[in-house]
Amino acid sequence: MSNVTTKTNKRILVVDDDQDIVQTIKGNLELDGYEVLSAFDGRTGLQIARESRPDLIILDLNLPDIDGIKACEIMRREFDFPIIMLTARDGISDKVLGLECGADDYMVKPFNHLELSARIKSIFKRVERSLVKEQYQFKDLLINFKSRNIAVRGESAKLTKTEFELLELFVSYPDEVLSREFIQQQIWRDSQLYQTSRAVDVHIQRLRKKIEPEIDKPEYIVTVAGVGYKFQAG
Amino acid sequence: MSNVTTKTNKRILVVDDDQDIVQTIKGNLELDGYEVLSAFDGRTGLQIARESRPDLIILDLNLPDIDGIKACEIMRREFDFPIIMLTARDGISDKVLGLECGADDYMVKPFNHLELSARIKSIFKRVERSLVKEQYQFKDLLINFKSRNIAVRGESAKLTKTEFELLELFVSYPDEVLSREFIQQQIWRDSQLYQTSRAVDVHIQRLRKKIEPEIDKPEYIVTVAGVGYKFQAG
DNA sequence: CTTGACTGTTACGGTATATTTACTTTTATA
DNA sequence: TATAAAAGTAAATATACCGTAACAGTCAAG
Repeated sequence: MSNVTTKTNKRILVVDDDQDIVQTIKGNLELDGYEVLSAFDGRTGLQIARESRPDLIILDLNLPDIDGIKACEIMRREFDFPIIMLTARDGISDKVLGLECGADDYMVKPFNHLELSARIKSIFKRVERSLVKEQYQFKDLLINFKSRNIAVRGESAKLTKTEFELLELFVSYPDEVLSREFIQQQIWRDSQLYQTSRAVDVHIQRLRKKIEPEIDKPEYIVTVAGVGYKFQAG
Repeated sequence: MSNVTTKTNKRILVVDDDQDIVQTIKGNLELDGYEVLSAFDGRTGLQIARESRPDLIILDLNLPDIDGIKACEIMRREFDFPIIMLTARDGISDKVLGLECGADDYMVKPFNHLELSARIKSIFKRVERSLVKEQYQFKDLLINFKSRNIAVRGESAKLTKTEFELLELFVSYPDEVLSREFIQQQIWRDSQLYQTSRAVDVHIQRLRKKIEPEIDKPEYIVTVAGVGYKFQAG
């Protein structure tokens, strides 16, 4: 919730033809402590990207001059920074487009700033992790973020997509209690899950079966009754 | 506490079509030392929110132009500040509405200004805590709000949901006597507790068992006979 | 078409937690 | 000191919450 004035030195470029949207995003990101550049069309966006090499780009799918997908592909080829696509909620499947052009993540407009903020944070976390080392260890749990493999006490195990994303999410917030609602938002996006869905619980359960030595006495993912789950890193 | 961006005067935006109510709230809040902005319809409210980025918004559910819920959703999406909804007590379940649009809290009209004041204070406290530090220490009591862990003289203890919320509430009002009625309102909201319920006492009791070294000589949560309980921070 | 891996839903039962009850002890006040 | 009201407390009861198995749907590969 609300204004984090922590100073990070990360630079984010926002490219969207709607000036209001750019203004809003810019304002919020600055409150989050980022330095924000902006452009209202693809050409300018590319130019700024070349010049000032931001740490992340937020890119609208519909731009006046260059197609957003094209722009995304160009940037992907030319540079090496994460891209978040902005798509309008209509006809075309967002997911497909997002994946097609190689974006790291996407948001459907209109979106909640908290969610954008969380996704940016998560991307930076991922980047940071892959820079420092691709393998992380917590107690007897070894996680390789590149190969998406894990090993528990030397025994390697195979996680499904959802299980790995779940683990990744927890690792991003060590020792912090995450509510089911938050988890759902992060992993299932604007959830097409049912209101009463226990999907989170069930997947946690499946993940536990693979990483917990004693399932009825979880070491890593502990449940905090009435609140959510917590990954115990220490 | 000397942050560059720390404003001594928090800004609150009040949006309600009833000018009298706005005037009353405004007057009271100003007495509390807040800077107050106001709008009489949703459109203007949004505009002011965009322009002057208040620290909190108090928003009526029934607005002439935009539906209050819509307005709340828009603000939630676009901005990042806490929202308190104002609802009239009729048909529809307040709680549902409040949760639906993502408000942080809600008040049922007509309300007591003291209560509004308390809720505002509590929200700011929460925000502040999540910004400044996630860990608080009082004497030998260490509280971590993110992990919801506490430690008493190094010994970590596990609190249930209600126990933790209770402690959180007390910490928000250090050295201040809180009546049972107030506590009940804050934690049980529109309490479905019995009239004669001793739930507060019982939970205090259990919390004490976990944090007080000597239970019959409480150091932290002391009872003020005939009035309520007090958290001794010093 | 079948198979198997993966996902999300549902239902049920156990358990942790919440709330009430009933009783005892303390406190305020005369 | 007597007395009523308020608070402490253990135990009983109620409830919410979570773990879990089983099922059905989807999808890709054979």
